[in-house]
Amino acid sequence: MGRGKIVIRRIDNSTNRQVTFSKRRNGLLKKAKELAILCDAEVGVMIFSSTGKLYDFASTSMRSVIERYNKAKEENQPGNPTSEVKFWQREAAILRQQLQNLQENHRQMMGEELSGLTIKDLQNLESQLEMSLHGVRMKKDQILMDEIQELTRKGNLIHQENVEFYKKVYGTRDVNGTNKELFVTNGQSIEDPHEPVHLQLSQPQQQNSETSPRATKLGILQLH
Amino acid sequence: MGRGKIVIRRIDNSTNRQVTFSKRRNGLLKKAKELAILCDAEVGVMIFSSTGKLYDFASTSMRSVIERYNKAKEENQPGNPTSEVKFWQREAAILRQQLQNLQENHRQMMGEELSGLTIKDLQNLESQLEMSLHGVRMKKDQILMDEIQELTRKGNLIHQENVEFYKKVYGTRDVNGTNKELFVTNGQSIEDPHEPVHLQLSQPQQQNSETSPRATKLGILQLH
DNA sequence: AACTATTTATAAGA
DNA sequence: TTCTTATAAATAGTT
Repeated sequence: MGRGKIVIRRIDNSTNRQVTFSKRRNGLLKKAKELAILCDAEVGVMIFSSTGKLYDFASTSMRSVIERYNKAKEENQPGNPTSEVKFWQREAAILRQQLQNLQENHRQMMGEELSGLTIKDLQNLESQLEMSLHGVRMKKDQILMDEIQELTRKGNLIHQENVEFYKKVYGTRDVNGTNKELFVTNGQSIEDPHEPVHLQLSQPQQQNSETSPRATKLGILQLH
Repeated sequence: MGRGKIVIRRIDNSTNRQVTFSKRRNGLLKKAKELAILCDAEVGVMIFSSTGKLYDFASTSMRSVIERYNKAKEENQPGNPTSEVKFWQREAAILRQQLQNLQENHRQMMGEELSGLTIKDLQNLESQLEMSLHGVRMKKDQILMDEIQELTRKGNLIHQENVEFYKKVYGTRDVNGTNKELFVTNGQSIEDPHEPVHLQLSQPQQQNSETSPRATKLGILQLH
């Protein structure tokens, strides 16, 4: 359709190629439009010139066309953005639900929002809190007792050293006798270096030591 | 370009429309091919017939064309699937982090996984649990006391009715005297019908009523 | 950008 | 559907 017939191969002349591109591009887009209107079809055309410029037409919207194309191809090709979006949307919904459940439960464990609960719920919650409290106190006491034990061990060690020093300074005479005041070490008065100190907390789970009403440390939650 | 000129509007005749679609579709695809070859362009065409069937052409591959299109659009338009995927991935990561924080905290409040905590942490946790427990017991007692009050109210009401019946049966003589045993109503012995019963729990927040060690009801969490 | 000779696409008919 | 063909439309080469 022109002054002369042409063969379909890359046009060598750059200017010529540019001009032909311009003409035929418009022709293609026009025909795409016409097809969509005449035949009630959904059409999408994307054209990149050799210089990288984009020209496009979509009878509805390119997003719609591409989505329909991906759905039609159905091949869950890795990199099908639509199915990926769906996947992540589902993932977010699941996580949001889990978070909500856990938050509600957490608030109840903090003693908040107890309105919807029955007596039975509250009883369960109460015994759970009692158990938790018991566990926390046990753990705390464990740590304290471990510390005491460690300090006692060190104290005994230091005391033992002092005994050695004492022996070196005064010889071996009368260790447990006259100079008892020297054995006050590390703040503890130790009667017999060979019998380590043993401490025991009386009913540690019943103690009521600290009541600072601050909340426990919690990771930053930005909820929305 | 045919036996007669046509206007570009939807072809009403279904058969005609189908035929025209077939012809023009082939024409469009052919021209797309020619444009790509002649002008060294990257071209993609997607056509959906009114019956939903897909016809397409891509000079390289449709995937490549679509990706290049999305990249070229770059404008973060809502509907750019790539950026959408990114958005939802970020969203899921945030939610996962929140969930993890809350879960860790929840486990600690359940008295589990206390290993990483310092004495200070444990003290805070302990006082928090004490406060929660206090709140839960208050709420529980509130409900129980409300119930008792309601029952008392009803009891008084029924007793009052009995007084009326008594009057109707025996007249108005000697109400507080001889027939006192008749005033045992609803399991309660009431001395004076004009002075309603009042009950009060002694130090309800200190009581230690139930200790069923079951966990509180919690929404189902499917973590993965 | 126009122009226009010619090719190509396709509407209508078979 | 497919083929035919008259004619509209597109466009290659020119100005």
